[in-house]
Amino acid sequence: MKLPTSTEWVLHCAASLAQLQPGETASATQLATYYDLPAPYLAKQLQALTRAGILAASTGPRGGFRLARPAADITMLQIVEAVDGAVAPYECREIRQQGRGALSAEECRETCPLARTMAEAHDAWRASLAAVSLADILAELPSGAPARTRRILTG
Amino acid sequence: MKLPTSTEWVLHCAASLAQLQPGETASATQLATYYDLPAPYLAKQLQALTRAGILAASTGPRGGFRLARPAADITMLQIVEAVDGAVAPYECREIRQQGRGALSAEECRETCPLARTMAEAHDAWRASLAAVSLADILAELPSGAPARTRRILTG
DNA sequence: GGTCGCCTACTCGGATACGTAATGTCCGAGTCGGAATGG
DNA sequence: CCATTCCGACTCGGACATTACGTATCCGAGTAGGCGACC
Repeated sequence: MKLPTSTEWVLHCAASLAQLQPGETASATQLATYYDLPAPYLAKQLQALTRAGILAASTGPRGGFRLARPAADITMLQIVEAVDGAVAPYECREIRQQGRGALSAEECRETCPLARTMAEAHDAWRASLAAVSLADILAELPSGAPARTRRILTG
Repeated sequence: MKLPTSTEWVLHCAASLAQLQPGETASATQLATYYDLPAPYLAKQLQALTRAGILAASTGPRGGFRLARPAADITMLQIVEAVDGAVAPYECREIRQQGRGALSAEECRETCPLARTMAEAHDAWRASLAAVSLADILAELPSGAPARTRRILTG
């Protein structure tokens, strides 16, 4: 069970974009330079966030990415699932219905306890991430951080 | 973020082994036949559980696998981490210390809020799985299940 | 008939190929800003 | 001096190699039980 490396990238990028002022944008190249990341691959991930409706993209000179809605309305879960997909890590293939000890369809009306337990754990994980928004993250940074980020990122 | 397919296999196998009586064992071949799984690969996963101290293996004729300790002392988390490894899905590589916007080591004394949030979510997931033991799973099965499992599995 | 020894068959354990998905890179389509030009 | 037109450069978007991991398989070492021979 492993999240893509790019998860950390987009989380930090989203946090940086949240520190910009309304109307300002940052290009994929600027963000890649800011964190020393491979620019083309980072752009690919930012596109995924755009498709998910988390970021908005502008083309042309002075274009780039910005948050599609207020930082308080963007949760960690939304960002993570945008890059990794929203599929549960445990996929029940109903092996209890296969082989020598196969159960009848009648006996499988109830979801098997194993799958249910795994699903509950996944729900707990999702709830924990959904409880934290980008605004909550920004609130934990030093008060001077946004100005510094804007100056270095766009400079 | 995806768990190996074999996770479902070993969970079901562990549940089946928990239904055996003390002293009884089931070989990898028997378990593979019971669930219609590729025997050699299943054996590889059962070995991982043996190394983790969850199962005990006996060689020779009439040998096989059995639980290494009572079902109440084996949690879902222990089984899952035995096959998947115990590494957290989100690995913080401290990209905030790289690139144009790198923070000084002084400013990174505190773990970054993003990594902390991801770690808390992982803790919630682990706690949810650690709260359920194999004995809890067995308690949800029909009362006649153990006898049926033993008959088909060892027969 | 009992006991000892050997042998066979079955078990797990680790080392070895294959397929798929994430990682990393590239080039093309579209668009806005700016400069040069003409009025 | 101002408006217009054209050009250029920068942006995102999707399509293409490369690498690493999970999947699947095989063969070898070790052991307990069963059979036969011997006492």
